[in-house]
Amino acid sequence: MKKMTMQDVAERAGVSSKTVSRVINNEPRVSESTRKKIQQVIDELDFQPNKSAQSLAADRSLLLGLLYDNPSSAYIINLQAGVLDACNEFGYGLVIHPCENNSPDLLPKLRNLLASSRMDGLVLTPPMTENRQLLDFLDSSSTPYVLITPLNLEQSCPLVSIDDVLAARQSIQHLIDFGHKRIGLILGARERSGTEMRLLGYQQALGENNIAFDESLVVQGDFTFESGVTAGLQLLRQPQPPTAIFASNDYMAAGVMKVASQLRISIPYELSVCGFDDTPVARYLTPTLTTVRHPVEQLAQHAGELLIRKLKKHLERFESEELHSELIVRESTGPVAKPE
Amino acid sequence: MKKMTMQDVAERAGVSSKTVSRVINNEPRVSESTRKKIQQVIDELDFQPNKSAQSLAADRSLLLGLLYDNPSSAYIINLQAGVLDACNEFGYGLVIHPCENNSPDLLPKLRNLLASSRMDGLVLTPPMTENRQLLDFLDSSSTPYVLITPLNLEQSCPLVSIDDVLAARQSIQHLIDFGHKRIGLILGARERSGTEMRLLGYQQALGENNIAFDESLVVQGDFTFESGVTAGLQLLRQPQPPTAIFASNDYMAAGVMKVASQLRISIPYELSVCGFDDTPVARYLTPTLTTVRHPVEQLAQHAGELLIRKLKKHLERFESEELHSELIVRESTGPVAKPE
DNA sequence: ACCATTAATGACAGCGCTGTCACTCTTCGG
DNA sequence: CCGAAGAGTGACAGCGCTGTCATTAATGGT
Repeated sequence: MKKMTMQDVAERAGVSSKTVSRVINNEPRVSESTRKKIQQVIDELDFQPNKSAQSLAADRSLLLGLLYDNPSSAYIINLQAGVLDACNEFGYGLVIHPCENNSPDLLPKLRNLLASSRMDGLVLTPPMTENRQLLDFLDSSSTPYVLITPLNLEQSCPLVSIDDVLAARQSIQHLIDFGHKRIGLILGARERSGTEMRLLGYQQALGENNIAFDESLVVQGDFTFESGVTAGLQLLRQPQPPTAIFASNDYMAAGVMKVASQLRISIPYELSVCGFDDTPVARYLTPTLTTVRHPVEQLAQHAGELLIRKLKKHLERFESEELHSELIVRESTGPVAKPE
Repeated sequence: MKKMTMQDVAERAGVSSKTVSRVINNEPRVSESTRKKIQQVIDELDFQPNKSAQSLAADRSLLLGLLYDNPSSAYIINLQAGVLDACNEFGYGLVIHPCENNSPDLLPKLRNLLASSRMDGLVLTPPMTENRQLLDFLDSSSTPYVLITPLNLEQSCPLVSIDDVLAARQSIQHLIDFGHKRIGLILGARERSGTEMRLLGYQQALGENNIAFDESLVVQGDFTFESGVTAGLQLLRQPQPPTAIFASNDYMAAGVMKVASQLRISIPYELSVCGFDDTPVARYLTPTLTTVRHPVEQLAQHAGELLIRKLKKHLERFESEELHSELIVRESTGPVAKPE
């Protein structure tokens, strides 16, 4: 476990340390033969370059930062796993940074973090992706970043995204296929792009099936379980309650299920419920929850790779990617009990 | 945002860069007056030392590693938050490392990680804390570490822990207080120290209340929802089923609730269910789940601090700490319906 | 055959900090 | 009043790498 330097490798390979450095960094201008020989010595000795020295000399930290402010721990874990994959692949480290998007000292803290950790680039997730102030700050300090977001806007930076509109539309279609016509929609927090996109998907699905849009079936939530309870009550106590409810995330769907249980409304026989995100809860609820699964880990991995490519300048213009979600049908959705 | 060096600070303070370094590192041998002056300049310029340079020069990475292999994302998030707190306080960075305790290449991978990231110390969580091979490897490579664990054994290294025996005993007592006498116990995975400790707590509580231990009420699980379903079935289909069930974690408790729902056993009227860990699911289930909350974040923070103190040699012998859990009573537990 | 160009490599300085050691200036016991 | 001990500080080298530039060898056009 004694330490080893490039010098050691160089001597054993009969070259200069600079050439070893070239091989390590995949630089051009090294003949195939020397490259091979050096690589062999590296493997033999199991040599790992000293990151601190690399960082210091090259003035780059080899560190990515991951910023998030999200209550769903499962989501974050997937996120981290994805970005970590990308990092490991390219020899980068990952600095995780939970933050509070609305906190007034988000910027100062971030500034501090950047100054001390000197991250080469950042991966941002909602709702930070919509924080203009933050983005402006990053731009002005010319810190590269990529966004992971459902936002479908024209962006001036690389991003990876999923098509939230489509995902919502498919879920609603699934409910319609079961014969539902009065479908409740519980929106997520205002000001979050995902929210309006789900509304859009909802409207599209209705339109495609010639079902009239009824404003009273759309209620506001804020992504919390409690808001799901409130919204569920509001929907189910209407004179003509919906026979199905689509909630913009699983926690709110769980809230609806709670309300249904209290009102002795049986799921899925009297009410179908559909969630969004496929958090672990979805499998633990009774009945199990039909929901939409996002390829979060993949998304995050792509984001990491995109960012690293950007850092290495291997990136033409603003590349972006879009992955697709999948409807996971479980027990909480079914045909309408009595046709109207 | 231009870069700044200790030299800059030194010049402005009229001292040498070495003295600035002394202040930054809280070294002794600096007069109060110069220390104050330098600190003032540091604050003024908002100077942050270059971590890479520090690492390189002092031959320490200023990085802690966090190793975990746990299915509960909420647990991990708390863990990370706690260790991050400690890290931020002392200017350390955190490298997270999800791993698979049973994977054959855990050690090679870790070896690699250590070689490349050069972490100064590690925080280990179950089940890694019980992986002899891994601990031996760390010892042999003299990598400092601390354990976060329910293990109550004599250890030869610093650890922070919670009293699992006590936590289990209190939960069972809570059930007994409601008049329950036949209490089912679903164990966690074998070979996990927490498992036997919960069994111990169970037995203690029974003993204290002069309730005979009935082996048929104890079944094996493995911490998954599915194992909770299986175990629940096993318990509830007995000729004389328990009136209360204590599951060694929330997921298995959720499994029991699922089974109860299928068997049309109403909770808590016909069956009380108690979980362990207070994961978010506990609040989303219907009825909400009585469970035990652990101070995971605090635990992790203490662990981080302990480790950093150890690294700074500010640690006498093997310090350890024990924090306590809290029973969160919700809807899933209640009095026995009909006294026997 | 000759110079211009490009490919392949190495010498060397220096990134920003810390460890070592040397130096000065007090302080204090005898 | 002297020497020893200790407190406070700075000079300087060097951590292990990479950027720059010089150097040499190979290639090709005329």
